[in-house]
Amino acid sequence: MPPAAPLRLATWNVNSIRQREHHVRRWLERAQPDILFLQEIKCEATQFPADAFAAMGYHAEVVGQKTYNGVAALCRVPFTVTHRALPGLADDDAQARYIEGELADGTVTIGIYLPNGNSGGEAGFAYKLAWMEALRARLAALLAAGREVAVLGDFNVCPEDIDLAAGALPPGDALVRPETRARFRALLWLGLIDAVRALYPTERLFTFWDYQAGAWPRDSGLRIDHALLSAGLAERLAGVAVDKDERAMEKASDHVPVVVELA
DNA sequence: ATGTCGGCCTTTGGCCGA
Repeated sequence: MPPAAPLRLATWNVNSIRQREHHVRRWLERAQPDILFLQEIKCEATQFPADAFAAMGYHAEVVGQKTYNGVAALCRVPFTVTHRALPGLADDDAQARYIEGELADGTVTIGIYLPNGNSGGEAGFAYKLAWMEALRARLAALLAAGREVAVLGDFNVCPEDIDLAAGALPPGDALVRPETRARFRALLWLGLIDAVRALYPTERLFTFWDYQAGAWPRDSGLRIDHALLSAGLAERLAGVAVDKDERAMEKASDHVPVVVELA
C-alpha cells in the first residue's frame, strides 16, 4: 500500500458558533486543519454560518439543534457523512451530539459532544453512561470490521486526576465519577489511543477553563476534549497541539482547540 | 457554595445548561 497522505484533525467546543464565527475563521487560517469538529454550536443547521466557511474552502456538515448542543464538521478534504446520531441508543438520540463519516481512504472519523451528566439528577447521569456504553459498542463494531477510526470531541470526562486542577470540580462531579472514568477506560481497552497522553504522558494539559470563579487566570482547568485513535492511525501520530492561546482571546470559548497530526 | 457565559421565553429580567 502507498503511504497514507498527511492528515490534520481537530476538535473545538466553541460554545455557540454564532458568537465564535470570527474566532473559528481566524483559527482555521492559522492552524489549517483538514477537518475541524465543532461542538455546542447551539443552533439549527439553517442558522449555521456555512457560507463564511465555504469562502475559505471549508465545507460544513451540520447536525444542529435549537438552544443546546449541536455538532458540525468543517472539512477541506472529502468527508462523507454516514451517521447523524449515535447508533444503538435505546431511543434515537433527540440531542444533536454525534457526526460520523468516512474519508476517501475509508478512515472512519467521528465528532462527539458527550453528555455532561451533571443536570437532570440521576436520570441525567444515567443518560451520560448509556451514551458512553453505546459509543463503546459502536466503536467496537467498527474495529471488529477492521476499520481505522478517529474519535474527537468534548468527552466531558477527566480521565485521571492529572487531568484537572485541584479544586476545579466538586467531588462527585459527573466528569470525574468512577462510573464515568470506568466507561472512558472501556474505550481505551478497545485498543484506542488517547493521542494527547500518548505524546505527553505526564504533562498537565487542560482544554477547558470555566468562565466562573477566575478559573482561567488561576489556571484551574480540565482536560476533557480528547482525540482517540485506532492503532493504525496511532502509528502515524506525528504531533498533537492543545491551543491554549485561544482561551486568552476576547470573547473566547471556555474550551480550546485540540489538534492531532497524522503523517 | 460560585464571582460567567449563551440562548430563549416567561421578554428589558429570569431560567436552564454548562
